Amino acid sequence: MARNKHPEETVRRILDVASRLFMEKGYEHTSIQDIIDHLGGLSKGAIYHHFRSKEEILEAVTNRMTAESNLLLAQIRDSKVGSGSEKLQRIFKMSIQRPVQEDIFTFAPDFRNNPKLLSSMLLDTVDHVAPDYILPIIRQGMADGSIRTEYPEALAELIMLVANIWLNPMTFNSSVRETYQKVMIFGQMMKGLGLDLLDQEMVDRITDLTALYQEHK
Amino acid sequence: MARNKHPEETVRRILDVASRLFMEKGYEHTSIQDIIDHLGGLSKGAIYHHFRSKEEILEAVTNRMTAESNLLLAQIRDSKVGSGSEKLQRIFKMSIQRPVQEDIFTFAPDFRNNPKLLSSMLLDTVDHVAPDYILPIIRQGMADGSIRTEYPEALAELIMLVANIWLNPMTFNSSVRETYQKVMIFGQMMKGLGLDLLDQEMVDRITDLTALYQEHK
DNA sequence: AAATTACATACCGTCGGTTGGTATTATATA
DNA sequence: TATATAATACCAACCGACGGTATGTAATTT
Repeated sequence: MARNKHPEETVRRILDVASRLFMEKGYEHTSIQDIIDHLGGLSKGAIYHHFRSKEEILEAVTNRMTAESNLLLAQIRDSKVGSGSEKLQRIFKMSIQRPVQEDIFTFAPDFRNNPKLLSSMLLDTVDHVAPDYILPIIRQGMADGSIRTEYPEALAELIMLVANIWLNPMTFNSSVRETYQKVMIFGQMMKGLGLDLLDQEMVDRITDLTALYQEHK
Repeated sequence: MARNKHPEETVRRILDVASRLFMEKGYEHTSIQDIIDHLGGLSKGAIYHHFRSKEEILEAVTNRMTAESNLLLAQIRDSKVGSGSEKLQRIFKMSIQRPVQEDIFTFAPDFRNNPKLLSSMLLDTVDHVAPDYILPIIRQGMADGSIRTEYPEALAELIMLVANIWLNPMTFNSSVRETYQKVMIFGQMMKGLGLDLLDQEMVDRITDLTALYQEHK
């Protein structure tokens, strides 16, 4: 195959294929050869020219997955309008409304067979999402009086773990009924922590999303 | 090496070595050859005589790790004395007090480098611990009036995920201060869900445990 | 004595990754 | 603008280590 004048196109193709396969078959059950076979004529040398290792491919895949979400998170965090607790609510609304979710759902991954992907999302939530995006908002809420807590770091972590991992229907492949229950319990939990975030619109939306996910399986 | 008249001894030795290596180096970075090398004279054929695959070894390792804990959980669940919420409190006291915890801590694993182990503990919590041990207790609590909820399944899952995974200092390698924060937030969360489980004794104990874990690192 | 068990040894295909090369493109220079 | 040079994008052949298997054998059980 002739060399490509636009190598970023090749990188994109590799990541497209890798994403799909990692989701479908799991990271550990996807070989480099699998990726090559689905790329149509590209060689192993080409892949290792663009990526240092299989792990680096996974990193790029997850980075691309979370990049858009992180952009929106940063926007809300840095916005000048709204109290801390209002911003938190905006985040949850966004996370279940933005269309990219539906794209991801068409992959219909299942983290039960994907320990590596599960753990990398978990660690990303704990290491970056919570401290970089949620914590500043909680601190802002403490300053403006809309959030009251003595332990903002732990609160940020707990909220995002529950919302990003436990509530995510992909993670544990929950049914509509199970996800509905989870959302309601999440709402109660947040209320118990002094944050009244959930409204009916959000509950409905999550139920819809879960049904969509089930269809695509 | 001559064949052993007591093969269960060999199985135990394999599991001992595998446990240690899986904890120390991670499942994926431990090869069968590694296990053989640390067994002193045993061959690959021997291992594959007792286990069908590397995965099956991991399964046996985690089963052995959780077996003792599950026994105690079943005891509390089936006990005739105490309300549902009292039993829940007993479970948390137990989980941070029983000596086996300290044994595990001397291994000082780090789930950050062990996605497979992390995910298998996570799934075990969701698939077995929550539905088989916690849910019956919550149902009992609903019957005796000590627990009020509309979504017992989701509540059981959330409680155990937070307590077993998030609070576990191994999982995210938390410092004493971080763990303390987490315990306090956990207590608030439970209170918010209508369950007043935490007392000062438990907070102190967890702080001690975390310090112990840090020393052994 | 026959069958089963508990191993050892040698081997297999596949894996992630490397090496050395080549054609193409971008860049520097005159 | 033409040309030399350097950098890039890729290919093909190869490597050691991996998880797992086939076959054999001596000890034990039945």
